[in-house]
Amino acid sequence: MPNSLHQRAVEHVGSRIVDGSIAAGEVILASQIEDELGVSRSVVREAVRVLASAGLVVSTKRVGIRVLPPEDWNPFDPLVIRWRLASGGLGAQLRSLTELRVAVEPMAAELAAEHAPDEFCGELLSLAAQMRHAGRSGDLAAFLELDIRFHALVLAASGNEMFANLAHPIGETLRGRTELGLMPERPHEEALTWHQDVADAISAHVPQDARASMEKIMRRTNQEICGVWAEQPRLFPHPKA
Amino acid sequence: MPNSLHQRAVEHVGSRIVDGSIAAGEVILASQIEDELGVSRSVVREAVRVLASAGLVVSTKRVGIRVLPPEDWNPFDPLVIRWRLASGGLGAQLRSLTELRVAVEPMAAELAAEHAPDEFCGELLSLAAQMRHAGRSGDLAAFLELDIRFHALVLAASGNEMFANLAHPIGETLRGRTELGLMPERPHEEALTWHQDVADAISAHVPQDARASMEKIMRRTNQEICGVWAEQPRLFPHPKA
DNA sequence: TGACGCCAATCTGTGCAGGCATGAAGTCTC
DNA sequence: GAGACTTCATGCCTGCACAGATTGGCGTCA
Repeated sequence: MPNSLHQRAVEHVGSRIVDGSIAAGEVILASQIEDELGVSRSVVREAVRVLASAGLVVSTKRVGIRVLPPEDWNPFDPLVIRWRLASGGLGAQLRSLTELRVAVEPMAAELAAEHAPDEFCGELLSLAAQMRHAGRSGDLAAFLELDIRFHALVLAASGNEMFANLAHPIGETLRGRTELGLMPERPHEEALTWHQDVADAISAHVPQDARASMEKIMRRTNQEICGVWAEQPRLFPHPKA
Repeated sequence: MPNSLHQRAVEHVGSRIVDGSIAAGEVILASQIEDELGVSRSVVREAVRVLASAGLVVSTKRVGIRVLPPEDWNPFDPLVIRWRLASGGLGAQLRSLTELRVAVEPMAAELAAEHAPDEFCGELLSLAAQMRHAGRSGDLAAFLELDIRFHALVLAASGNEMFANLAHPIGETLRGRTELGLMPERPHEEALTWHQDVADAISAHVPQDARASMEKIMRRTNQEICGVWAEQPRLFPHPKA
């Protein structure tokens, strides 16, 4: 529940753009938004500036606020990711993020094995053990939270802040999967072992093993859910000069 | 050259935060910024909102505008990336982006081989040929631009909009490398071949080959410039609940 | 007559100035 | 130490002037 008018305005307009209620190319007027939400110009203008910085709109004089097409949106903006996950475009967003995971997490595991501080290793080992316990006892909710923390920790342990920053959307992805019932009834025994292997390899500072085990996890993950977006069209916007 | 007061204000404050002129934890007042830039409250407020959406600041009542530490910045925000590349933190930003490239580009090549439309294939082949020509004739400037377009095109051809969106910062990275004199005097013959191989594999729709050739390129790239950031400290912020 | 080019009216965002409301910090009192 | 009070910067609102882009009308010329 957004508590400031500013947040509410950003949310109101942004979510409608991302879910398609306001089509690309459409032009809206600041005064429209004022009326719809019953807020003043300053609130609307600040909200529009934020949306513009995310690539959702451009505002030009004499014409108004033009809604930009999806290829102009910043797909890494936390707001955009959240709105996409919450909307009909869920499948496409899940695919993009999962493909990104498949690319990034093995690299993150490799870097973590090279650079992770000791306290991260200890916590990773502890999390892997807890995951095994929760997985075997069938406590899916606990397993999910541990899984999220595990992957976030590997990303952070890589020492690459761009990787670390992907933890939040990836966590949302995992939550989204369980909500959609795309997780196996109980975690595979192999998955539990692979997570343990990743933690072991990072703790032992063996980059190749860490990468290999994480690759196994990602390959399996990708298989399990690639059906969701099978029919989602891919977009190929040509790069601009 | 920013033409609106808003852009100027965002630029002024944001770049000073990123380059460290304004330290994390410091608190600035909106009225300060007004005086510094000679602009009105509305301009400052809109700028602050944009900076807040990038995670650079938070503004609280009775306190002012608090500058957040780097781990709170959104490392994927285009503004943040630009400011980091332009500032003393260049080394760290170059490392993050390069590690991201190493992770993402092979995957992008693989996906491109699976999904790329025909017109992308044709252009890739053409670019590879032009790169070979420019490389052998020693025209570094032309080679750089072709290289940027080539990698941007592979990312776009993956059909993953998050990958495609990385084209701009990656292009900046490549330009940054040449400006720093980190590129070889003339491109290696092997590099020319590998680019050709990537284009061929994508056009022939052979994902494994595309990935393999791109991995070679990335491995070489990483070797060539990892010296730049050798002394740059890695940061390991613990993931928050 | 019809097409082109120029100019003014108009519309909307941009920026300014000032006002009151709100709520978090710090202070004082008990 | 807990609660009420004061303080002060941001949150939010409003009226005004300005700038820039679009539109439509006007006149000219082919």
